[in-house]
Amino acid sequence: MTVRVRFAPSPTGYLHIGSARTALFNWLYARGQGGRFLLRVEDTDLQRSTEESTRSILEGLAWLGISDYDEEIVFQSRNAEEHREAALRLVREGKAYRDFTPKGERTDANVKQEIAERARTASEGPGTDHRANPYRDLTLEESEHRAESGEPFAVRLKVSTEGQTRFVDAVYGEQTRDHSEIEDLVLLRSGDLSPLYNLSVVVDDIEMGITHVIRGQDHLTNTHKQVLIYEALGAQVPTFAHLPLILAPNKAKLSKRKHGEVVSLTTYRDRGFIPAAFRNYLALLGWSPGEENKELMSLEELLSLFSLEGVHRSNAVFNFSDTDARQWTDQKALWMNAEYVRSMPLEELLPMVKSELESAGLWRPEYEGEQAQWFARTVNLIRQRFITLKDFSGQGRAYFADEFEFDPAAVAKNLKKDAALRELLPGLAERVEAVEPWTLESIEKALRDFADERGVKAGLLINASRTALTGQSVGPSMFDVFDVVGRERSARRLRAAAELV
RNA sequence: GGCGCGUUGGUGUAGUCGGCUAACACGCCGCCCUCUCAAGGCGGAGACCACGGGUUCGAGUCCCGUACGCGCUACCA
Repeated sequence: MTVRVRFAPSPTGYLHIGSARTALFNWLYARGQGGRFLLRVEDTDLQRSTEESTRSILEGLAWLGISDYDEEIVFQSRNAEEHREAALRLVREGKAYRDFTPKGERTDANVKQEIAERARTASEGPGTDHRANPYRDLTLEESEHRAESGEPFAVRLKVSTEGQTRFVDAVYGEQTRDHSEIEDLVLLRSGDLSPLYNLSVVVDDIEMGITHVIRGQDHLTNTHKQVLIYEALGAQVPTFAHLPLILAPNKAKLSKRKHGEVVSLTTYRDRGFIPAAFRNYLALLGWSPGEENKELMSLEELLSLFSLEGVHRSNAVFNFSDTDARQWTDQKALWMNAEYVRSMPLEELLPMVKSELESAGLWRPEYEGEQAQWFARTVNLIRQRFITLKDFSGQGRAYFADEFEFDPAAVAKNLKKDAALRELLPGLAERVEAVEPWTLESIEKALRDFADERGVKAGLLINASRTALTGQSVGPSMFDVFDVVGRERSARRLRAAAELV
């Protein structure tokens, strides 16, 4: 049997990293098993669903490298009629019933509280009887009759009084739940008979031939209800695999409202992450390859190593700080990105640097023409200590533009430190102009000779030059910097920097 | 309240059938390298494996209980 999985986001906002991980796991599983990966947009909540959100989710997935859906994207709202039919069929078969109880008022804000309240009072009594509904055993004829006369009704699944549901979760193992714990869940709302979530999901999954439902652990308990629906519909129950949740540092659920942009996938794109790096990081949140405990994995390795057995049962904490800008997101994600930046194949990095420079207005066509070699060498040189793509236009700006900022701390440390530099820098500029041939060795020799002649330490000139040429106090080996910045520009910047001493 | 799920250093994890002086990565500290900062190399601090019982010659690993956390419990998705 071919594996068929789906990622089913509701388009009510941007792509949350937790959802992104769910998508990734589905995709890895499908691709690893030679199965099909499908996408279904769960847009039944018309109030909150937006096309904008759908587009942004698709974009986010594409950025992660997931855009190869094997079939047309399914929009759940278009299947409402089918869902309704399924529920009505269950009524006819006596597996569901019409509930003529007037619809109760309920606001989103206090549901949780209300549930707890109701449960508390109920527990003081004889316990909740989930089968107490007076319409549960109405004859089909009477039910039909009342419906035809226009009386509004909801449709509820008739959950049997005894026994229990059981399924084996690929991650959490065997799950059982007494039927007495499950109420007769509503399938269709009274009034417009619009389908509810649990019904829609099941009918669509059956329709789409889904064999493995891989989703967040928040659905684990409700799965029993869905199993009941599968059984009522006479369909085969798929394999379920629930994923542990991703929590904030205080162990609360990661949410947009409380945690802001760190939870949005697009943030990582916008802040210069390498897709493969973030994908690699995400894969490790709630899953590990086991035994070998490997962390840096190519896509091929990820595909061959990924398994549902390797998924964890405990929630993972996404570790970041909202007060320390350096830790705006999980440090390991940052580290992993830096790792990719400095060690991924240069030819794959170059196009990313190009688009970063483009958006910063620093790109020049020559970088792909006569200066292609220079560009590659420069990127390769500076990437060694960069963390994100943003650094190429930030810290790396001086390599691509003549207008760049001087870091005040660097100026203080390397230029203002010694007044002699006011006169040494122009002198060094002359030597640099005279270097022949223009090689790392002769540049170094020129500088060191000059330092000897003037009786100063080479380090003084080297550090001053670094700030003069790049505006910064840190960077690659200085002779490489001279080489890459070039003879003319170097000399010009050395002279200009004398003014800052 | 009920039901479910979880609990290995700050974080992510490894730890097959019980033998661990508890391993790896990130982060942190120090040393080396050195023109700076990274990277890299070496070393260090940090976990009585939530707690309490039990089974056993022996438990992070098995069983029970407790605590804590999370989830679900809706005519939301």
